Amino acid sequence: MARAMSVIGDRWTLLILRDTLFGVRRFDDIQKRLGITRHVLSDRLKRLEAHGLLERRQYQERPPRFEYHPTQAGKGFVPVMQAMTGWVDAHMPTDKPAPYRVLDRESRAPIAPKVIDSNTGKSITASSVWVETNKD
Amino acid sequence: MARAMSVIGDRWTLLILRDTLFGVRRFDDIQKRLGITRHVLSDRLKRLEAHGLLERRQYQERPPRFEYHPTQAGKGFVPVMQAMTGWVDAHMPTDKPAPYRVLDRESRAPIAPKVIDSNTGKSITASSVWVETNKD
DNA sequence: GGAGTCAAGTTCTGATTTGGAACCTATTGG
DNA sequence: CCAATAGGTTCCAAATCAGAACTTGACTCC
Repeated sequence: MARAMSVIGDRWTLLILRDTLFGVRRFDDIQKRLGITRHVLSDRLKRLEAHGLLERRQYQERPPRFEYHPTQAGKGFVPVMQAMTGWVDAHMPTDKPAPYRVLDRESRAPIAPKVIDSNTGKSITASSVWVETNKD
Repeated sequence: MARAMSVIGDRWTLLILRDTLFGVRRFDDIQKRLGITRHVLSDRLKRLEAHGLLERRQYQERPPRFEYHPTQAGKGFVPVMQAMTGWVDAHMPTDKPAPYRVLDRESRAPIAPKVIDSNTGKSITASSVWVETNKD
């Protein structure tokens, strides 16, 4: 968890990653969608690239212009985001419309994310787990 | 996602929630484990309580002393954390030992978290989803 | 009975980080 | 020539954070 937070633990990083995953890949587009300051966006994109979640790709030569594409590690965050979205829907409802709708690619039906233990097939909840604290 | 980040979107909040979920519930214990400053810990606990993820319980009268217990909403974050842990293990390996081990309560075996769509039973990945951007 | 300890904070000060706005560079379109 | 587009960088003021000390009330040790 601490490692995860060292990468995504600030107000903007995860929203930027989300946008790139969902198709918004250019500096100005991300900046406008999120209302983030350009300075901070520039910094966060560099961090995401340094951590290997985004890849900076030049899409034209002169003037040089770039897009930010999620890497495999970045794409791997999609299920985590869906789990998070499921949690928000269950515990922090709102009236505001979501900026994106995530659907099943085949059926175009809404998704009901659930986290399971693939060893047992059972869903993971606070009461299904046992926690051992390692000595300091 | 934005709503989620408005609650947990900083370096400490999620680590504090994790500690309370995993049995560390007192101010000084959390402060020592995380190395967070007391000032910020005090503030984050108040926020977590205000957002309904933690409940402040008095466990002795004089002098008044309190523990922070996760609410239902707080406990609901366990699966999200497991999904996140799975992502970290897959994409950000390290040598450092984890401060906690999370096991299946029955079998005491390690957990292999996976996020599925409970409508279809299929696992959710970047390529299994379809994203529609809502007009601004 | 004074000295030390524990728990849960609060207060203070100086260092970082952030937000907001303007500026810079290169190229294309009218 | 002038404006627009794209991707940044630079500057300053405001908000936030780290580090350390202080507070309060009660208990324990000598």
